[in-house]
Amino acid sequence: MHPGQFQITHTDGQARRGELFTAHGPIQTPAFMPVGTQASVKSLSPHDLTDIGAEIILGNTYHLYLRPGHELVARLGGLHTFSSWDLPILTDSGGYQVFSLSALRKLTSEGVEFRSHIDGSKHWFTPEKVMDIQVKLGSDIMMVLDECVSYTADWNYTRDSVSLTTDWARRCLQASPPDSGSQLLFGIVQGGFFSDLRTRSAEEITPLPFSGFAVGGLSVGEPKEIMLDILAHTVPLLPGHKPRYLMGVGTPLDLVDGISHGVDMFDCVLPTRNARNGTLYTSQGKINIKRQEFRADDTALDPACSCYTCRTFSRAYLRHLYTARELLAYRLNTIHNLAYYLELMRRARQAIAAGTFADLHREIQGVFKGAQDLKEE
RNA sequence: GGAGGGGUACCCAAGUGGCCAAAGGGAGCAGACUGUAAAUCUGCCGGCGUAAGCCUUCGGAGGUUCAAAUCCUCCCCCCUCCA
Repeated sequence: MHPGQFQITHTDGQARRGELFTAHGPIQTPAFMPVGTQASVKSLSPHDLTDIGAEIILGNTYHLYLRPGHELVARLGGLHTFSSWDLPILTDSGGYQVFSLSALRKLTSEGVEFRSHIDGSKHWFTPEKVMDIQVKLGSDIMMVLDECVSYTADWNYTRDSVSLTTDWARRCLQASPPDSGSQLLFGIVQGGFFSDLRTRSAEEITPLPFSGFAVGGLSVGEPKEIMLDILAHTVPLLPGHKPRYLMGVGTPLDLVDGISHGVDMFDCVLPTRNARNGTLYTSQGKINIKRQEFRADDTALDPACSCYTCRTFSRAYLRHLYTARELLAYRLNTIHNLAYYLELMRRARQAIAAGTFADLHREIQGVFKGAQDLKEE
């Protein structure tokens, strides 16, 4: 099995269950990839991650370039050795920072000039540079440099942005051809919130020899229905035999929705960030562990969960740790939220293999959508 | 006994005639977070009321004033120094 090979073993409707091979081993799909921007999934050790069954994590090109520097990481043996993580790593290109740090950058057709969020110094990112950085980091899956456009971008702006992203995708391929090493390179379809531009972007990106294709630019503040509409429109435009990656999404329900449309890979900061902010995902829905109601609750966080946190501690203790700002709170909460996400993916894979994915989809809709509707009424 | 400083909302603390139901913090309560500038941010936080508004609060009691947390008198309590 060579890196880049993708085998789909089962399908259930549009949902697929598969396996993607990388230089650091296989990834079972559908997969959720915890985000470890700065070569660390915040508050967790690699052991914590393997313990809950993480098979791949993310790193970020922009952040690691700035600190500690890709040259240094390369000298120290690459990202895997540097961070003692032996399993696959996907590095995002910095395309998201074009969006999230829009106040600190200038975009030209040639590339992006960032003013460092750390010290204000100027840094020039081109597709070629971003490839060079990711090659030196040694990630298993590299992402092309793209422009993640905001929800407010109009058609004309988004049209030009699609052209830019396509041009950059070609340049990334040129800088790092598919057969040049064991690192995979994924293309990214953009097109904002205009179906015709999504189509155009897919038509331009998907013929290129990438190992997989991502849908970018979603969950940037748009209403959920719009996100789902664009997703439903875009995923079928991606080649069926290659992995499909929905970038930056999402909630547990988003993941299941995505899988139902044929998405294979997801990443999102939500489970880790929310864990640090007290919002925890359980089989009974989303709970805020800070709430008064858990003050004396001696039950497990989620009785249906078998993670270390749920096996060992009570809600009352977790609330206490959070309230007292104890560092352990961040780790225990993060372990749980990621365990929940990874278990959800495991169940999705099993359900697809068993042909019962629709049941799981309905169950998750009931847990999260139901709770949301109740709250809104 | 003498000299000085101080008592403000659950806590700390600003305010020294009207713009004060009273700055800031903290605590408390609730919410947000989607390819991480995030262990961050937002809202509420005397009582009643949906609101306009009304009522009760700045140690206590009196007083001055159109108006007092703020000025005056007396009293109570706390802290520091001196004897």
